[in-house]
Amino acid sequence: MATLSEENYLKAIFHLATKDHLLVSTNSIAKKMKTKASSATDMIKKLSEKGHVDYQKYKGVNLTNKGKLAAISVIRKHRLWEVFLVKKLNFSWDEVHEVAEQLEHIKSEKLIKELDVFLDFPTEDPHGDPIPNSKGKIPNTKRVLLSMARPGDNCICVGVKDSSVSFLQYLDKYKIQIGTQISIVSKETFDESMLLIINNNQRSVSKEVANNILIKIE
Amino acid sequence: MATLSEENYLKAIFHLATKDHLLVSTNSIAKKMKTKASSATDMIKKLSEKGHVDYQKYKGVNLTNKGKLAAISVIRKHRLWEVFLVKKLNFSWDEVHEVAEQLEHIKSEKLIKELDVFLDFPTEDPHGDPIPNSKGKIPNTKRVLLSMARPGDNCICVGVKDSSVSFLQYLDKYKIQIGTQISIVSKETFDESMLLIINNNQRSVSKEVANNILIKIE
DNA sequence: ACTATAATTTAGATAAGACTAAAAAAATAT
DNA sequence: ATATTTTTTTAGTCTTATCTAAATTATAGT
Repeated sequence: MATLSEENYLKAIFHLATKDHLLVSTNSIAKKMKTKASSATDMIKKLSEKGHVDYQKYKGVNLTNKGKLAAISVIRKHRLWEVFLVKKLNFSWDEVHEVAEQLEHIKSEKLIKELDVFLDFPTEDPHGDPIPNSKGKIPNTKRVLLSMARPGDNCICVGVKDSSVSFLQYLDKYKIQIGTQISIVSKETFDESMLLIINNNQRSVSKEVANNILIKIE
Repeated sequence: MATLSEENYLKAIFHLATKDHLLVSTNSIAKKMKTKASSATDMIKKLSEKGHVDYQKYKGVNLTNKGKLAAISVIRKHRLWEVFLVKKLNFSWDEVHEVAEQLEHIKSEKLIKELDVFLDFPTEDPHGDPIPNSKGKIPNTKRVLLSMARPGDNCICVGVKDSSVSFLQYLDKYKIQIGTQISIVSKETFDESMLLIINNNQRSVSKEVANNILIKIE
């Protein structure tokens, strides 16, 4: 069974690996974990010995199937706890992350099974991220970035890419949440800012904002 | 802020200190923590430096006010989580301890405050133990051991002293739970076993059992 | 191709919490 | 009161996860 630290590394590696870039570098892991590259190397060796990653010196790591399932299990717990915090304990979506980071490491099969039942089998966390099922399957929601939408499109906010407190608080300020209707009026070619209609108000958002809101186009 | 291990030691010391025996020995701490005396000594020194205990070499330790509050805070969290597990997640009273041991260390003021609200401010955990309030005050329930009751007494089970899985399962087997009516028929002087009426059935219980059931005499 | 730079790994150290073995102090027994 | 036993502490070691500094390998630039 993985230690707390191992679980965090596995999660980090999972998030860093993308469809076209499965190999994850030591430096990127170190950066994500906010440690030094040497510490990352140490942990990589440990994960490699335990069969969680494939590792070749100087080349980078790759999650094995075992490692991937372990990472997804942690992510499942994290997201279920986030739903619990928001739905049952009145947390706002910018307050949940830190606590869920702790709760995700609690070891109990029954706990997470019953929590899932109690929350009525949610499929998305408060940021719109999909919740893997107990077998490790991640429901795929066909979401795109707001920056991909074109003038005339009518969209619904379904999540965020950046879950930082400052971004979530920005969204709260302008009453943008999951389910909010967004219509695209126009897009500036100069700075890629977008003019939108949100809650019956016209509002201009920067490229940075549009790149971090996930939407579904109707 | 106390580490996980420090919190566990503080809790152990709190449970070992009784009204007339405030001084707790190194050996008793080691036994409770299932470690060696030398490890206990190491931790005692650390707790002493942090002002959680008063310590004199070879004499034993005493919780300071600060240490007592820290211990009570952990116990409060433990018991609130136990209520959550039983009331919301369908755990039985013999399944909660292990998980609550993990959950009690989650660090978040808001979490425990909101959990308390969500559970509607419970005053007792599933074993009948009092839940300290947020200021560290422990509600005193005037409970006595079943072994203290005398023939003719009508009692209600309000908790258990021993929360071991085997004892809790014994109680479940004979349908004894919190709230169960117990009438004392007689008591053997030879082995201190007691003849009771529980759920309209006569049942004899040993001294060991009677010494671990907490009751309120009507 | 060779050099400079960047990325990665190794070596050696540190802190927390545990351990064993040995020493020291306290308690108990005669 | 002294000897024996028990309790407690000390000294030194181990593991996990971290660090710094130095060495090694890979990459990029000319």
